Amino acid sequence: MKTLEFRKKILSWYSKNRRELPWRDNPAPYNVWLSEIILQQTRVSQGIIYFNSFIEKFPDIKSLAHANEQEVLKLWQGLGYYSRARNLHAAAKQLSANNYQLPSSYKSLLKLKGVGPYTAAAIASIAFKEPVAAVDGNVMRVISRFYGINDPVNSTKGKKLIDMLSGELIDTENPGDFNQAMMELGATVCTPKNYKCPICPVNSLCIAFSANIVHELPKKIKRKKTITRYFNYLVIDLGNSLIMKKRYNNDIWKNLYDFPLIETSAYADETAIFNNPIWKSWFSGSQATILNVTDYKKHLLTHQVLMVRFYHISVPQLKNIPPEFHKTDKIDIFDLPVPKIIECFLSESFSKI
DNA sequence: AACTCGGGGTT
DNA sequence: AACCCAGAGTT
Repeated sequence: MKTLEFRKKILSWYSKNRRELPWRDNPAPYNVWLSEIILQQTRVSQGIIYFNSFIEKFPDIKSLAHANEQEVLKLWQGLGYYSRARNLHAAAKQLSANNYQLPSSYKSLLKLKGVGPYTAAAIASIAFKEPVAAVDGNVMRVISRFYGINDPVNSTKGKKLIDMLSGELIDTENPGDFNQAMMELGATVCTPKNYKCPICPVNSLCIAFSANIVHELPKKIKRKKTITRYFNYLVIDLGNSLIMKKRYNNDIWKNLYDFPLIETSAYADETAIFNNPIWKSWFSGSQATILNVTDYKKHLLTHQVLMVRFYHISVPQLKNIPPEFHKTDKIDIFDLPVPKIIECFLSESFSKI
């Protein structure tokens, strides 16, 4: 049977080619969970240092649950998709009702915030040996090529088909290693480009390889183009402090901090900003001095292009600071979780001590 | 079913 | 510039 041969070959390949990774030293449930959240839409190479710093600061679920969200976001800073950090923290609090232990079944893991079908399957199989397929982007590509699937892997039909096929393939004796083997194969051999079919352990069984259509698979539905937003930040410098603001809307960077913002839908020159009502509400009647205005810098997100510019303004004093803004001592600004581009600006403009 | 949520690496 | 990454949540 083709299935048995596939399992044997891929598990054998994995035993010889598995990468040494921090969370593989000790696949305790917490370690597996944390690593899987960090690795969502994130490369292993990028996630490793975040995993290590989280394990150091929050060695168990209880310590994570007792942290402030702001501490968790600060440790997550720079990794992106910050809802992962908020949900990780919320899930740790959820688990206080379970003696700070992760549940062991796929079905119960799904109830945790931030844990969807992939992550629940990964934890259940790796930490608890439940035979459920963990289908991530790597696995979708491997299965799509192996079976020559033409349906887009990000369509409902394609996903259902791949779920079914990977569910048939999974090794029920060692589901954790099988799932990791599939992902490892996709990450290191069956890659999007520069795939290494000649060294693939299952190339003799692969439909795409035999039909010479590896380069055509997997098929995907393209996403729509990104929009461009113009962020004109007001870095209001009171000498020993800056004005900062916690982002609270359902927008990018929720619960991270930035500066008072004049957002425009198109390029805005300095005159336009000086005449903006937001600018006037901050500075009319005060002795504002413009220290520096940066050029617009392009900051790329998945669905947005941000053009970001910083107006560094010195003001001796301000009255009537609206309550949503925080006067933050300069010695404390590096304790706040901030988006990458804000961190870059702060590092360039202010010393860390 | 489509859209939104970051940042970084590769091609 | 386009695509991808050990995807999940919302609309």
